[in-house]
Amino acid sequence: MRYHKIPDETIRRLPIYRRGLLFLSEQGQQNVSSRNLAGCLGINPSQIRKDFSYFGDFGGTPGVGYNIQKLIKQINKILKLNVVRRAALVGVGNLGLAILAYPGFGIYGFDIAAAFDISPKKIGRKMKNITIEDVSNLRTLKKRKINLAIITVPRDAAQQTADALVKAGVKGILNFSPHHIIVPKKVKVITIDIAMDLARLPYYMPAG
Amino acid sequence: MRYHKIPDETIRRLPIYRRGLLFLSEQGQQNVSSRNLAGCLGINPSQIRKDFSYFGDFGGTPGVGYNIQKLIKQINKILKLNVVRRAALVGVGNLGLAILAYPGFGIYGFDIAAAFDISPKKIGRKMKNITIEDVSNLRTLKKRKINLAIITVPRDAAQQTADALVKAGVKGILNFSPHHIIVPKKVKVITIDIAMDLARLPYYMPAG
DNA sequence: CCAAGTTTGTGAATGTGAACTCAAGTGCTA
DNA sequence: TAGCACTTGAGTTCACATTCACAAACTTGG
Repeated sequence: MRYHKIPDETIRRLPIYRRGLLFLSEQGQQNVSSRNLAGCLGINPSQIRKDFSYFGDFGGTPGVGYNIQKLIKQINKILKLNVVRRAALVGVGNLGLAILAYPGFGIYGFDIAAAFDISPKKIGRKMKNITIEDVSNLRTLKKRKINLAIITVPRDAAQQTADALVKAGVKGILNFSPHHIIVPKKVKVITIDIAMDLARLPYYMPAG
Repeated sequence: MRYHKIPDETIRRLPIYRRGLLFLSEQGQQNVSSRNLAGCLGINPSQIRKDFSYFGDFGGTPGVGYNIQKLIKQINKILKLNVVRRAALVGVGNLGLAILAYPGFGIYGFDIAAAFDISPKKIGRKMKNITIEDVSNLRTLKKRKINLAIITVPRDAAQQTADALVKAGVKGILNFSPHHIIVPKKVKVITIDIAMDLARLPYYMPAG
């Protein structure tokens, strides 16, 4: 049960495995071999077996494969997705709205429980079950047991938003603004710049 | 000028460098040292120097640093971002709308020139300068010199959308649907599942 | 012109990850 | 039970990526 020695790259793949396993589970499958899962996800079978071998005591059965439900539970446990986690969204622009509406977060056990904006036009409006609040309310997050946040504010507001979130006790930040933000070591930030990945495509494309 | 030997990991970082360099350029800076850029982006200075050393003949000046404009040009050249590239968006749901409105793509020289959907309710509607077309029009992409596409359709439609895009001559796909898609080798796909990254956060967060 | 302070560029060392291979375990069939 | 086909688990090898460390290049100030 030494999860701490699991390589970061394996951790990065766990959500991918989880997604594929849920998909196979939906289709009524009980077990899956590393080869089949590999075909499903575009990952090398050896890689998958090695990754799963980090899970510890239990494992797959030679000749049969892995039990899908067991694997999902194991992955949830490692990623600490066992409990529903409440997250706050800061910045209700186009991207923020899309994220509020995106069903994908629920699949991982996330509940976007609050939304904040700075614009008086937006404050007070209701989206689904959520009323948009003024960003000055961010400090109430601690009381409300929300320690995850998604930042979808413009670039120049990103750092100060992050500062406010840290002060409010947030421990994990998913940053969609195109700017590196600096936080204390105890806080984990993952930055995604959705346009950046597109920028890599032409490099890999044949002439044109 | 052997760009081909540039490691993939370096290529992955080039858009990050580009973003930081543009930011510094906006602020009126002419030159930047690897140390300053490192502080700006959260990357190790040695890493930056090594990456830049792949660029070839020219380079930075000891005691001064790198010329920001030159670097940006070099990166654009390597990533083939010199020309404006036309891209198509398939699936005008919440996420699709957010992407249409997102200014970040323009910064990298991308022009989202067409949008497609399957829903009769949406077809014909205008967003900015773009009229939403029926997906059956995808085959016109080749004629319209569009060889990049962004997929923002539901999971179960992802593969068939990709198939249609490949048939229409698309050479690069940015896939936002949470499903691995299979394409011929000559086509490059980059998949982003915006919820997946959030799923990694709890693992790195201190107890709670 | 010299000395002190910066900064680059790169070879060497270290760290990390991916892929290959195969012995051993399992189910299936006859 | 024996034989075959399949699959896991892990040791090994290979490849790649990151960091370190330092000589060489440049600037600045006196």
